[in-house]
Amino acid sequence: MSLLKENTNSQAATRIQKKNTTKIMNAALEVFSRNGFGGTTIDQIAKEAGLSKPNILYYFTSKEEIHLSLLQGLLDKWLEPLKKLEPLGNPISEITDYVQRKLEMSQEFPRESRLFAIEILQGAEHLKEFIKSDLQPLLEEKCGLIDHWVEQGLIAKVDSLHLIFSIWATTQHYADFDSQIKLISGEKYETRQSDASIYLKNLFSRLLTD
Amino acid sequence: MSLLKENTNSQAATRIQKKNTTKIMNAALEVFSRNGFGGTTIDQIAKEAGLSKPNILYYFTSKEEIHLSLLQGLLDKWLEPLKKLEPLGNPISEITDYVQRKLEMSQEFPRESRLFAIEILQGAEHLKEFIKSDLQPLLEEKCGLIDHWVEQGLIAKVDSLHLIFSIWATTQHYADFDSQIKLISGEKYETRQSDASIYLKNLFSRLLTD
DNA sequence: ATTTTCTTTGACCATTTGGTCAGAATCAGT
DNA sequence: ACTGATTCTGACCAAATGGTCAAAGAAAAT
Repeated sequence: MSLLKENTNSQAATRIQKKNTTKIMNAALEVFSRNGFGGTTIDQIAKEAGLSKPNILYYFTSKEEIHLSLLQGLLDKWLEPLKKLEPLGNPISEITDYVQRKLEMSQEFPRESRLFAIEILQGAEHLKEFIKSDLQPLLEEKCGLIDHWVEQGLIAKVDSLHLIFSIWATTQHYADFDSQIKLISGEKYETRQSDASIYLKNLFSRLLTD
Repeated sequence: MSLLKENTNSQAATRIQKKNTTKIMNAALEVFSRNGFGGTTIDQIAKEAGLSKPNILYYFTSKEEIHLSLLQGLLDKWLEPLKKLEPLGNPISEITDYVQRKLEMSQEFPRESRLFAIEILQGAEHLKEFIKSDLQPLLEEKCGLIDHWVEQGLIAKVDSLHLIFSIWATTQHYADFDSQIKLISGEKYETRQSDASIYLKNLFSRLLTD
């Protein structure tokens, strides 16, 4: 019986369930990341997924559930790059490597990046819990690490929180403002994207080197 | 007759028209900047403005018209800071002053900032024309100026386009990701905001100083 | 005070939207 | 081939939404 779904949330039992929930999540990511929750209709998701609306609602009980399920599946992935920032190794390359990872992530997963951006723009209603319980503590830890590096004179004096904000801002920019960058860079778009990595490495190296 | 409206678009004729269109634009800014076009209903605008839905539609013929009118009114303002970047004076302080102006703008007009951000996130459909006809040429000019400074050895070697992208990204971040910053900084929120200015000035000074 | 113009609204309409449901179609195991 | 479980869909529903309109209420002009 289909009660199985309720238990093993998103862990599809049958072959066909697995295939379709994947389809739906994919479509939902595409649509939610462009239009936000309120701006998205189930029909749009259905069309994108190539399924009928009732069929979508066979796998998920409501629009809200799709949305929630989608966010939940991404939270861990989103923290990964920061988690890898560690006390060992050269502090400056630890940080520039983090920049690198973040940039790669937003270039490789622009839809995911936009989804988070749009959620936060809209007031972070659905992410409040996650931010407070997961992001906030992790951030505190890593800021402590950076502060430590500053105290030891291993990197130039910086406000660690603002450093991280600026890393988020610059790296995400390439995914979130993609359409603007495309319009502006025109032909040179591809080249531009790969220059970003060099530019940002330079930007943060100079900031941190005394 | 109310045909006057059609002619003098947004230039309200009577006292009462002026008052109400202002109310509506204000409310629309609030709502659109959070929810985007598709996520916003006329009723939400009406409620925010303290007017009835039909009354809103007495002043504007459709939701689309409100949205368009709103964007149009903001375009010029949005280019202002970049326009003031000029060949005279110390290049480094020209650029850091630009950062300053952009930051002030996004802190003073967070809703406007979010409105642009959300438009671009959603594909910039309504801004394509503006970007190509106004932003793009202005940007080309100012990038030329920065390149010139680089050639003359007045500032360190940088990719001018990426420099501007990173200025946009970092300054807008404070408005666009406001809710996240609030959640993370907690009590220290106000202090944090004023630290931003110092941090960013440092960031870009170091980048540009050889 | 009266007329004319401008403003506001309740009632209404067509379409869209989130969601349900009975039954048809398909699948998996036997 | 048969049977029970799973998957899918057309038809449907109630609420929300963009928008209209006739007529009531205020302002301004006379």
